[in-house]
Amino acid sequence: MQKEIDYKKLLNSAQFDAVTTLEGPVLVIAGAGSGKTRALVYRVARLVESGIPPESVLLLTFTRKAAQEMLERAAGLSDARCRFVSGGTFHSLAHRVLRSHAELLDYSNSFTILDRSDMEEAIHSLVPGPRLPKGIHKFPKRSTLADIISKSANLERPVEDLMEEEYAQFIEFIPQIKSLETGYRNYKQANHLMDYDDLIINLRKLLIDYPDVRTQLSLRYRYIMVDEYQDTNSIQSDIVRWLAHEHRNIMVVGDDSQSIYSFRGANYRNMFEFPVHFPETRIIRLEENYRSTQPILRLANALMDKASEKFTKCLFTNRIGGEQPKVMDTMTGPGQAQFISRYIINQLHHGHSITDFAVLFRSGYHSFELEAELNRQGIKYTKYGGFKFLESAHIKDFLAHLRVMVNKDETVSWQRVLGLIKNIGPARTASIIKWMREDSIGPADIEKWPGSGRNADMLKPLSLLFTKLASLHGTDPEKAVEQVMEYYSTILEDKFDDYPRRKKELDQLLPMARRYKRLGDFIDDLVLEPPNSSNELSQGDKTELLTLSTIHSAKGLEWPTVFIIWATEGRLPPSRAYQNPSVLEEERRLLYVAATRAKDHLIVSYPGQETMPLWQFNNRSENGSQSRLSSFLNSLPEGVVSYGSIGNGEKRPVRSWQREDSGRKNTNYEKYNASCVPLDNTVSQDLSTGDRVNHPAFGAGVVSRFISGDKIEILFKNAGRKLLHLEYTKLEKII
DNA sequence: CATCACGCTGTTTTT
DNA sequence: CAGCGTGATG
Repeated sequence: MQKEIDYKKLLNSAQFDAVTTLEGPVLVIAGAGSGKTRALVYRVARLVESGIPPESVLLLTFTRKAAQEMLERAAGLSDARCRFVSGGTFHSLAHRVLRSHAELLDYSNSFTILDRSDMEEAIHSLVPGPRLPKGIHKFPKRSTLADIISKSANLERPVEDLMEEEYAQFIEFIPQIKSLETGYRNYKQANHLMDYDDLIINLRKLLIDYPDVRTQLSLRYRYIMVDEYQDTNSIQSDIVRWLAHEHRNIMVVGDDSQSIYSFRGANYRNMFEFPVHFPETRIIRLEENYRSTQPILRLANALMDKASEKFTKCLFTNRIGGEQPKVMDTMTGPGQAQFISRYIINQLHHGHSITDFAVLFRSGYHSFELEAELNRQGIKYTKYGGFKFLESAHIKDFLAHLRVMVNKDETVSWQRVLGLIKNIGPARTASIIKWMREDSIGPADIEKWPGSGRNADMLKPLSLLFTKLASLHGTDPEKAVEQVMEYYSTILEDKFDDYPRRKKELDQLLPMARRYKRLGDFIDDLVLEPPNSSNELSQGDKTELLTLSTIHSAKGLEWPTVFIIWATEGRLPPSRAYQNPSVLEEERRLLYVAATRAKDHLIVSYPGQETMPLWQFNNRSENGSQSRLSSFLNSLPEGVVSYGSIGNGEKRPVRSWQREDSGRKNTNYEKYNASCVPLDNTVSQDLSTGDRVNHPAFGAGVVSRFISGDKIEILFKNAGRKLLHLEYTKLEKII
């Protein structure tokens, strides 16, 4: 099985150094497309080949999938035993360790992991009842609260400092939020819950406070590699230091210019600090780029040239020629969608394949218009990012049932499970949970619950639930999923009108569950490695749409042609305004990452006339929006990019329609949501934002915005919500 | 007590 | 669009 590898021949000299320096601390600064993954894969192979037991090698990556793929490659390359190398994320490592040592930290070893939405729910439930004095300002909502608390934990900064800087809107609530933070912490401890942040923090605590755990781990993992080091936060970098404390065989690989996770506390300065902590560090630079043409690299270099802090490196390639990157002003949002899809169609006629293209954008909803246009043109695409599988209500519901089976003290999930039953709301849920706690009676005794206003109508489903759960105690994951499905599908059908779609998604859980022996493991993995939204399963000949943050975890890493949608947006909160230098730095790095994914063609497209969706416009002052792009473009030397624009006189941006017609609030326009598509529906063919339409019953309306790939929102005068599901095929476009 | 209809507000990214 | 609060209804 073992094969001889000629490392010298297969690697360039910098890569060779990285692969063959096995002992001591190594920092690899790997520019975009410089064969970083290749270096890691070969190094794993080399380590195993040189006789080091695979179990004592640890490869920490950004996603577990990434680790598995690398190990698989290494295994194919040389020694099949590479598969036994330990690989995963910081979170999965922390999880593994904490499952056997959590008791040291006054946690049960069978603690429950809270995903982001659980965290929000828990925090929300701790907010004191009456919503605080009805002042002018509103108390932050649960997602913001979670943001603040999580960020404070990740950055290890007191809530008040953080809020003064980044959440200035809410400074008046600092005392309440501080006590909420403490309350949340106590709640987690009391109920044996850990959120994502706790996993990391508690692992560090173990490493620092318990020398025997530290030595044990250090002895176990004698050779450690960390990928995407620029995306670690300072707690994770502490972990790296302590893990390597005994043997100092640690290689970190990253690119400070490619840090895209600062919003969750990632600190690319870890790259600079590594040599400080390990003075004997060997620094290796990978600067030869094997991906892009020279003009694209020139843009990338020029972009980073202006960055305030960086490891100086300069990407170069031996490829000659290539087109200059193009910055395309498409005037309007619809224009942008049309431009991109026409470009693709045009190229398809010239022998390109549909998989040659990728469109990168900043956030989920930027792609909506494009998705609609691609659908109309029959161009197949896969979208990564945006809504998460785990976040959708039906998945959360389902998971909650599984969770209470594993841990019957799990209040958050109980609330969810019980609340799903008819006529059981917050009050009775709380009462039942209290009753279960205090009387510690077997769940089959639900009949004895002394709830107020209880009657057969609620007792019947309750006892059904409890007998089902009791009968499933200790069964295997497959059976559990099957049975919960049987119970939950009635509720599902009742609760959602798009029942079939959600059922189909739930059905995916069954094959997943089969791979596990213990239900708890299945749940942990779902939380630690949430599957992407459903279309991940359907790959094939498709153009890819990606949010930038999914780049590391999405399948493709490079494409012949890359479009970047760099949309303008509405006004940002003060802390996020583009005048803020750190925000600009963040944007700069994002643009760099996006640009360097392109092999041959790079087109940055933006709607120059800033098309804000109507709903956004209505809430904003006139001068709400700023171009994210202009500050970068202005700073580039001559000739690095070329400019183009399309004129599109006919389609007017939403904005001017607003001005002429009503001039301000749209309160006399009611919302009307319609399912757009099917594609052969001629009426929907060429609608775009700003178009006026006519409906026989409701009169004039205007296309407000795209909701998702197949829905548009139309604003009508005098049409109430009840009309939501009305036929809209009678819509006529008014030219 | 639970539920529903309504109106208002605010939106980036994810392990 | 979701998420939130409010007030009426059963």
